[in-house]
Amino acid sequence: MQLTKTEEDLMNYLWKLEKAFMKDLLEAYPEPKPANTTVATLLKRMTDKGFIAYNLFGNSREYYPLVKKKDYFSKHVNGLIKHFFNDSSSQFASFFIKETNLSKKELEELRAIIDTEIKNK
Amino acid sequence: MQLTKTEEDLMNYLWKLEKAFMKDLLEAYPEPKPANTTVATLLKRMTDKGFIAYNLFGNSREYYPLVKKKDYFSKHVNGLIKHFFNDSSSQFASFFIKETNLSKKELEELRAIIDTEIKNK
DNA sequence: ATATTTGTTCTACGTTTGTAGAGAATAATC
DNA sequence: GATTATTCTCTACAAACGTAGAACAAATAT
Repeated sequence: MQLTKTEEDLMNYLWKLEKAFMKDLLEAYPEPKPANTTVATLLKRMTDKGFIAYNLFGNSREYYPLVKKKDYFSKHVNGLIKHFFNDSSSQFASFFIKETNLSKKELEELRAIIDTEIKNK
Repeated sequence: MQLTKTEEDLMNYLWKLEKAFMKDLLEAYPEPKPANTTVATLLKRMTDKGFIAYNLFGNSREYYPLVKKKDYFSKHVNGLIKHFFNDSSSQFASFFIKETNLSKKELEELRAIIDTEIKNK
């Protein structure tokens, strides 16, 4: 199952905080903050979907992510690639490099990274 | 406004065909094909959302995309980047290079592309 | 001990999405 | 001219989403 956009937002706060009580998450939101029951609902749904879990402290819960941001994100990008580029990562990568306006400096950094990767193969 | 996943699928067929009657789109689907009314509904919604338009031929319509795949996709990736990488394309790019398992050959091709890009700056 | 804060579950309601039937109009074919 | 193919609109309906009130419970502060 998938997180919705709204749930993803919340997940992002949780990833940032690593673990958090509802209060902390509410605080993380910019104004206008959603009702606390809204966040509670989202947390419940996300728990049901298996993306987060919690430890009980008294009667309230300290939530934490069950999925690493990295992994979640990878799956996302893969889906995108599958969808738009016939499942070819390199096709996507070259598209991305050409279309995104990276600066010269950024491109050079990227090349350095690629060189390292090539060496590791 | 945004296309949903199902609408995106249909959009992909349309991008591939460049222009098409409903019949052609239906044919593009793999088995089990959706009911034609389903596709009709999607086409209507996509028209309302402003992603496609059509030319009338008799009483039926030849649909065509109003958005280029490239542009649509770019917006998508940008959204993703904004969402997950604090709006930093290069941060995303390096993440992607490291996480995706590109072959040596693919990496080398990519480096060539980057070199070209750097020269053009 | 009372009031306040924090958090939980249940319920709810309008909107969007996925899917498609019914009915009607036009076009093509026999 | 009657039959068939095409497809458009209207209507529908269940599931998922976004949002939040009501009611209640435990913890904390005064």
